[in-house]
Amino acid sequence: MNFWLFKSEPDVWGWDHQVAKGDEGEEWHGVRNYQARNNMRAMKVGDLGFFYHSNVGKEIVGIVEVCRESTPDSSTDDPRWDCVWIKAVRPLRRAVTLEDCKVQPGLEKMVLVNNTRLSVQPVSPEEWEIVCRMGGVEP
DNA sequence: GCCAACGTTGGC
DNA sequence: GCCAACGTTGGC
Repeated sequence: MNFWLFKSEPDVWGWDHQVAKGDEGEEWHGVRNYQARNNMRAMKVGDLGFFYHSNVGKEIVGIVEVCRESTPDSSTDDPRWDCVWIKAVRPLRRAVTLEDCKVQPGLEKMVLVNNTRLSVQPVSPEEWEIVCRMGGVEP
């Protein structure tokens, strides 16, 4: 079981949109970055991820689960790009902001803090646990 | 709105 | 294969 973090601009696709898709989930299309794509290719069904609102909010708002492994991205004909499907699992009781993460001991190496531009990124088990506790939910 | 960081493209 | 130019992301 691995942990991840998905960034999205809430104006375009936010947590509420994701929740509305229910257990069927939604294709995480539109990623055009090799590192992010490779991270998705490494995902397995059942892996968990944080759902992060970039630009507006700049906070982790919920937990998602990978519900379909990497398949061709339907938003392009370019065969280089594929993506997973994710479904909402539960919201955090308290959103965890980027600012919170920057000052939280144990999160110094979190990709979210150090690489602002990577939209799909790995989260270590230790980081997962810390952020869950900050968010008021069980890891 | 600005700009830093980073990724990609294409000329050489 | 290097690197300058350009484009994009996303925090501020």
